[in-house]
Amino acid sequence: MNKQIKRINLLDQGVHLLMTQGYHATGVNEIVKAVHVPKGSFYSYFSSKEAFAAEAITHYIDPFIQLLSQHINTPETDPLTALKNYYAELINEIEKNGYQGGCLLGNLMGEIGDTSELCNQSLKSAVKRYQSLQYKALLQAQKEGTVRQDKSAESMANLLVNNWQGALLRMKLEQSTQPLQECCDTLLNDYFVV
Amino acid sequence: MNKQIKRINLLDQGVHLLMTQGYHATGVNEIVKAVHVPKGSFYSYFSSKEAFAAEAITHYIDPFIQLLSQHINTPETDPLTALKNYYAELINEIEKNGYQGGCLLGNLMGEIGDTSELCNQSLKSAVKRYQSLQYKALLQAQKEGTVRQDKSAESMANLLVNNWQGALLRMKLEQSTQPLQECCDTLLNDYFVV
DNA sequence: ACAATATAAGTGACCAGTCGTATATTACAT
DNA sequence: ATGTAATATACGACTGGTCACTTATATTGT
Repeated sequence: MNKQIKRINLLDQGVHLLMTQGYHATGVNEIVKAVHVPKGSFYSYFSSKEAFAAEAITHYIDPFIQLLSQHINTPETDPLTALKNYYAELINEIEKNGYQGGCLLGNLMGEIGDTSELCNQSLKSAVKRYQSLQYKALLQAQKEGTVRQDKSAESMANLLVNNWQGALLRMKLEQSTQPLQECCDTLLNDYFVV
Repeated sequence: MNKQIKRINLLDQGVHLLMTQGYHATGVNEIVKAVHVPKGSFYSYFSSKEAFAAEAITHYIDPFIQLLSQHINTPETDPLTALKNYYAELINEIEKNGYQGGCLLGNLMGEIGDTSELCNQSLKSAVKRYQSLQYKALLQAQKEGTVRQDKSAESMANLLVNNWQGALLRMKLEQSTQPLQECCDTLLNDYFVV
């Protein structure tokens, strides 16, 4: 169905624009123009800009969860290595795309995380799904003995997720992936092991 | 001089509005109305909204640097304890004010950190000043033996600053200081010692 | 011929920034 | 000390433009 394709195109472009410009700096006009969809149609796909953003958040995080799951489910790779490989791939991707935008989740948390109820819900759910996936990987790694067992997997997952968000902000500021490299190196190669 | 007072009032109110609403959601009209300054006068104090935001960033971080310096320079307190006390005071303050806004630096880094050259400069300088103060405290703590010496103070300072930023985003989302508590506890009472 | 959908022009509100006028301050002459 | 002219500052109405969203009309499908 053409309609479903256009809807996905709107979300794809919307994610990109929201990530690079933020919520309030991105107009509905800008989004529909980028996808060659008439202005009026936007409101047949989404009830409001806010509802659109809430959907864009889910649309954004899904591929990350999928990619991370793939790494974790690779049979010959242990969970800790899977996490390392996943983040290495992210950094590689970010460098290829020129450090644009950072993370939609982090950016929108900061901009509208406590002012839009709709987006707050969506962000909370996205962060929870993403964090718990890494929690499970760390828990499994603990069982296999590749990750230290004297700290809870829960707190390590939070440390990883939060530090990554902070590092992304630093990356945006410095236009360098060095903070991201340091984040992974400090935690996955150092703090979490032995 | 009355003019200087109004200028500071504009920055005070501007910091509050920028922090709770973000850059693009805060209008110049809103700022001048809050301080009872005529619209036209705003541009005699600041050359543009962007230049105002760049100054607001410095105006925002200064008190934090001052407070942290006070804790560090308390004679009977060692640097690690000073950091713990400082963050405990921040968390206390945040709880008292109802989790509003989070951190202006983090929020603006995410929203306009790579789109406004002026604010980028201001943010970089603010983060550097703030990070290096904590770096110095950690370095001193290493010399005194209260903080582990097998990791660089530089990387620990980054871990602390970045993780705190990530935790503030989580706080905004969950409307709870629990992420902040966990951040301090994990790093200052656990990872950084012994 | 009719109902459902697609569309683009239109709506009031608000945006950052400007500008001509009103007011205040200073400088000077008496 | 006082009146007046010249200059600087304060100010809010105004500008062109954009905002999210609506609605009347055109197009499509049956």
